[in-house]
Amino acid sequence: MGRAPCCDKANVKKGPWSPEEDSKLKEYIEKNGTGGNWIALPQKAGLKRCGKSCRLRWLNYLRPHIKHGEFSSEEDRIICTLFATIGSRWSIIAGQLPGRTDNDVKNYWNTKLKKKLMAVGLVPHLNHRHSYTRKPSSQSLFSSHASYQSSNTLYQSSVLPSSFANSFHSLSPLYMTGTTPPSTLDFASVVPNFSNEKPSSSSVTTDNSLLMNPSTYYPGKDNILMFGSEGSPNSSSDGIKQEAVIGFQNYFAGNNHNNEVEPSIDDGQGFIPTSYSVQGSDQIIGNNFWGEKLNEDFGETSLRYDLEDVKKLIIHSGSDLDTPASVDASKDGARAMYYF
DNA sequence: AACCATTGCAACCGCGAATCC
DNA sequence: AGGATTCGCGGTTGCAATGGT
Repeated sequence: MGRAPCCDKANVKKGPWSPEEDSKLKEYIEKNGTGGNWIALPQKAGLKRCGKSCRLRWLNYLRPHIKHGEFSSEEDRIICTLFATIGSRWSIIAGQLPGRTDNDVKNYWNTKLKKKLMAVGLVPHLNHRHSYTRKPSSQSLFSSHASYQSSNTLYQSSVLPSSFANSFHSLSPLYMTGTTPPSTLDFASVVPNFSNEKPSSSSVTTDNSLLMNPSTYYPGKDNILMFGSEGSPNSSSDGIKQEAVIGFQNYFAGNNHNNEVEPSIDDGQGFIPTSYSVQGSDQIIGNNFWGEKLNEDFGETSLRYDLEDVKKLIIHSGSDLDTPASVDASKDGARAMYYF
């Protein structure tokens, strides 16, 4: 037996909403609320519409404080970052953008943002405007270690490939206490095939494409999800909510002239200079350097979330790890890190 | 001016999850 | 407990507007 229809299809209007219908719906909801039952609402409001249609119209268009129009570069960055991290969870992404709806974000991504990123080689080109691959529902947000190889393979061809491969790779959680920042040895302990060796001077090259390939140095270490990163107001003992930082690591290569580094990043059509000052952790070898830093020029960023939100997100996504729930948020200075 | 292709976005559909009874 | 109902989400479609030839 098939599923029962949500409404009498023969007696409901479809297609664009008229201003009269809009005002009827708006007026009814403002006066009575939704009553927690969208299916019954259209009849009560005197509308010949399906309940689902009413809900959509209200949520995407009529409800107060809906923001339409151009997306800001900050919004772009948030969308890119979250899409890279969690994939096409539009409602979660829209939740980070006040006034934006999931439909809006989804449309914006599909019609504009994706093209922008394709133009700079951050997402693969797709033939049809409406084609994009849905992440299999069986795939957890934190997928298994087996995804690793594909992560690295994809990394060969662009700057943020595994991120935009629409998967969120996790290795094993590493818990650390204390205040020492994670060292490369920490990475080595959780990342298979990790290499923390500096490039030897004989391998120093002016070929940026080699330096740009992070898998040369840190295979598999693309992104980090860090709970309670150092320097963030994460101590729960002072009443401030513990935060999580989701960030992308990117690797730069460039020329070093008296520590005035001119880094560049491959946009697929050549190297574009970016503004970046050499950091203490960067390695300067001859006239070249390699380092790691969020590249805000290219949509990479860190986002701060309430720890509980991230936990919910992880758990909701069917994580195959049981550890996120056991993150010790009450422990002063406790940290948990995921590499993916 | 006419035709066709592309774009942008509102709206629809189907499914899994959540909730109700 | 479990079937029915409803909600919410993500993917897709339809269509008007716009651009190009």
